[in-house]
Amino acid sequence: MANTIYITTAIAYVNAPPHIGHALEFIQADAIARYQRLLGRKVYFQTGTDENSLNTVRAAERAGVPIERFVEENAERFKALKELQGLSYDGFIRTTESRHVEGAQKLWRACRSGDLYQKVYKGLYCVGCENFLTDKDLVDGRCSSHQTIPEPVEEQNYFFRLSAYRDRLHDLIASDRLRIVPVTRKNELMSFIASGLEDFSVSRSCERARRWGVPVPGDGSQIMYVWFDALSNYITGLGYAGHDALFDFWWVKNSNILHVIGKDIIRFHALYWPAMLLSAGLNLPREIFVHGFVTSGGTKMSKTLGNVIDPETTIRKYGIDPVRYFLLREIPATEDGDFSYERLEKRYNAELANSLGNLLNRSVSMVERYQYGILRRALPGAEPSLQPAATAVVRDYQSAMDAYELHSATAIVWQLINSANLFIQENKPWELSKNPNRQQELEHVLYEVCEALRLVSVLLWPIIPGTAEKIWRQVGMSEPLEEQQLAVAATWGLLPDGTKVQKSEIIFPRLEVSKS
RNA sequence: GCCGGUGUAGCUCAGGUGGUUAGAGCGAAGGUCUCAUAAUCCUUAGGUCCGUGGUUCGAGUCCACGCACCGGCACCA
Repeated sequence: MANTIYITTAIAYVNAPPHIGHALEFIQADAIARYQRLLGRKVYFQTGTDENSLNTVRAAERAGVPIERFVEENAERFKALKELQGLSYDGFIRTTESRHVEGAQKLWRACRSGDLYQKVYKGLYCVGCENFLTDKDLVDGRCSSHQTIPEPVEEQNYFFRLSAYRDRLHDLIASDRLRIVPVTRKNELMSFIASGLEDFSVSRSCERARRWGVPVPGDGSQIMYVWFDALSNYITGLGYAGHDALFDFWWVKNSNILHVIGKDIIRFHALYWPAMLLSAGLNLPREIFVHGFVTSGGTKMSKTLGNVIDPETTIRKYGIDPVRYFLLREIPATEDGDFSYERLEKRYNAELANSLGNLLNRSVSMVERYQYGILRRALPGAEPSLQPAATAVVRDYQSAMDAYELHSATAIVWQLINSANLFIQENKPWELSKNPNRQQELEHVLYEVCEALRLVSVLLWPIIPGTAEKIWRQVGMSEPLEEQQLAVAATWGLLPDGTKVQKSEIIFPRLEVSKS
């Protein structure tokens, strides 16, 4: 398998503040990126903001703020998530940056002659919506949101000849050369392609776009359709405009490109985008990972229902790692999942505080109490051992992670944590400590447990990096955790003989469960 | 309407190619230990495996029909 991987999230719309759904995508992509680094691969992880949409212009107007300042402030809010959510992205692209605008225009010009053509678009235009309406927007011939009768309007736009790429897109996806995860999404795409592909419009009149967006090269009357512009972020962020070394390395010469997206924008990524790249003669992505949505209290989040989960306040209340853990563990990676504080608190207490936190605390405490904090490694192969459990867990963890089954991979780590708790219970170090003749047995038992914790911290680094680091330090490791490679770090018995554990604060204090 | 998926213990879900008493985790109840964050560990749940009919010596596991819920069916981030 290739030793490099370029991972992207969808760029976020800046007309509203970040919600927990953004957090899910960022955190999933981040976990994947960190896992790839753990495997020893070179990773470039990019995210960014989509600022050129008409909806953003309207949101700015509603807020009574100049559009430039509006997008600036919102982009900053998304950038700030890097610290707040513990993200490890390498690049951030804003679609209002000149490197993006120039890149999008370059891509437009690079498209095969004839693939972009002008056509008159006729539609029903709603003045209130400032947009063309489709059948489902209409109720008895009136706009469903304004109750007005839309007027027929004609506008000359550019279209992209998607229809010409039908066979190639079909083969690409059917053969998994462009792999769609999960396979149910692939199947949906296949049946969609089978029903026929129509050309799609890729520009708007300047009036309709409010002159906000990327100008169409060579035609002052048109602004690019936001999707044409937005999709190009994956290459403009690498410096496509100037054919930078970054672009050459991560796009042109890299065969391992992964887009992490939500299920609502599959078509753009799996059909429009590859077709645009084919037209421009550029390399294609390798995989598209499609995640589900976060619901709240069992239903879709909405302001009117008042069930919107704000990631910032949630993270401030519980900490980033409990939130990361919950999103990755509770929500099946490719399906919808429900967010509730009650379930978060349950998992926190049961799995983070009781199982993991207490395991670390009891283990390190015993090493301090019984052996002055010093770990003693017995002869290799000494029994009993946690090694068989650890080996199985590493194997299962890897196969789950490789399949992007983040929730399973996370659950699998807890198998080792539970094994370690049971191991302590069965071997009773507190009894061994009372018998000087059993000193070696005691040393061995505590070594096994701490070694399991070392391994747990490595496996948890992609999931809850801050916590992983704390465990790593407490069992006495001093080298940088983020530089570990799984193939080596998974070897049993790497905690050196004579290691001094570093007992520190409780990593997950129990929560007083709020009754609801 | 068409296409696809799902429906298993209170909750969340596992259950290759059909085979003795249907599993896990959580929650709940009881118990144990004492290193530890009243944590750990052990025992306990008797659930029409959505329904009906069928194939079979035998079906949660295959087939048909039905019911319920979910997703897809283009310019919508």
